[in-house]
Amino acid sequence: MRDASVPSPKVEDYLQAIYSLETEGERIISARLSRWMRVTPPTAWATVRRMARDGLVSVDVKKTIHLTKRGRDLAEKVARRHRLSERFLNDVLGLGWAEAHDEAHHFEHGLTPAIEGRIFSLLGNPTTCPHGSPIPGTGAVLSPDLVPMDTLEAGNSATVEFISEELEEDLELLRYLDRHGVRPGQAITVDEKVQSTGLIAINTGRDLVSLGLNVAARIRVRRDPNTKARRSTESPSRPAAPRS
Amino acid sequence: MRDASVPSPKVEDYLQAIYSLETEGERIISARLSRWMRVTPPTAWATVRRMARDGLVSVDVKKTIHLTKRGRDLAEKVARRHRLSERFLNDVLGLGWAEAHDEAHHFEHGLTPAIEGRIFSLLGNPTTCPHGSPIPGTGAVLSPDLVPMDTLEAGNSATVEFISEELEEDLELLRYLDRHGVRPGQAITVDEKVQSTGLIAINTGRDLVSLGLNVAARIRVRRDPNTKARRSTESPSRPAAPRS
DNA sequence: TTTTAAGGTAAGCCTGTACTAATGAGCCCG
DNA sequence: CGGGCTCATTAGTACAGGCTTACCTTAAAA
Repeated sequence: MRDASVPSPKVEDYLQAIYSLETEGERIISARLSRWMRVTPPTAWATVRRMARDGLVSVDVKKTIHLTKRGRDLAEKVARRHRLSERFLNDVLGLGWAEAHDEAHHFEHGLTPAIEGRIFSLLGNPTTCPHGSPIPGTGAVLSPDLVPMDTLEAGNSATVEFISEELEEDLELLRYLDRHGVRPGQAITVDEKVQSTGLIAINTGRDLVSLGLNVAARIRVRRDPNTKARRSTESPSRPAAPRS
Repeated sequence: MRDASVPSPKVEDYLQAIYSLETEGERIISARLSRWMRVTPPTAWATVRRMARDGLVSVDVKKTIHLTKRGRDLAEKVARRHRLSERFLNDVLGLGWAEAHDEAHHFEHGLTPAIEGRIFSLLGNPTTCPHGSPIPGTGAVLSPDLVPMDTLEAGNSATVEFISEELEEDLELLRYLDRHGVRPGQAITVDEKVQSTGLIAINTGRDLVSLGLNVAARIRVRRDPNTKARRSTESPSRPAAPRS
């Protein structure tokens, strides 16, 4: 008989993906997970069904996947290990900001509670991962003041605070962002935004970077205080950006 | 099609067990592995067959399992990760000397080549694990000058250099050794050795410790220079001591 | 010598995690 | 309204890695 209280590594990966999407306010469907996990739709669907059977998620009539309480509790533990791993690989081992995510995917599965606790202390009880995601268990949460970068207009200034974990799956993209200084803490100014071409050009003060609006939608920034918040155009629930 | 050049975690565990047993000079049969891995004999047998199919081991007519060149190369990589993990957990995270082995069993599976390399540098290119086993790839080998502790006589002085990986499987024993300071680098003097009771009492200068001779046989020491090496009684190939 | 213990191995079954191929459902766009 | 798209879902397959049951051989012990 399977022991559903200790999810398999694969199920942990799914929990992590679902948790990330959920905290970013995205609608979670199995097709999305299949792309995230780089498996075919039937594979993702079968795994979701097993997870539902084991009481980790529920699937509503609209096919949206929701974490149960138990699923969320487990997901938080997994996310904590992952983000702590990224911090460790970045801060202590000096791994590249972009590479840390991929490496952490492997590394996190080697952490036992004892090791996790020691690393947490060694790092001085950090509250976020290098990409800005809060580490569960520290009380930190993603600030609701942050807005998606694609809601900025030309001339707006802001500070990058958070890069979606979905983008982290794309190593090339992360390297691109890293190379051009688009990372948490970086002050930026929007150079231009062109809806027709789906591009936004931002200035990091050292570099001019072009990003697709669908990518910018998954990067959150804190508006510069002297940039007026134009609430009228900030729709609180935009449709999900199309994936490239 | 499976990629046999990257063994699964299970196969890595088997390789490690085989490698350890081989180093201990033990005959390796599938029943032994089934006990080591805590699985039923048919399960171990099936795994050994897959490993033979993938060219990692060969099974001779007497059912003895041997590592192939490829199997040994892989096993050395696994052992390297394991011993490096023990060093890291002990030196950097401050995990107990005794606990490091068990925790490393999990931790090692999270190491990628990149992480392994960084940890190796971080530790200052160590050549042995905390229990004295050489780390493959560093050129270090177990010194042939070392002798099993049970070959010492009352009054002899020596320095502990190596504790067998076979003993590491016994957490309670490791804790006992740790508590009484029996670890690599520790200078000891034999207080008395009683063949009839199978016990040896050693003095660590701070503590008086009693050990079974079968345990002492798996601890290697470097004789104190001013202790004459009594070659006549040192049989180069003693029979394996019975397990307790 | 006979019995018993240890070991090897076949047969059959299960779950988890993957795949392909195919089908149906729902929606947007022209 | 009808194509074409995304998505869900079924069916069928494969392999890793577990299990039990059962049978046979060999070696040791009585």
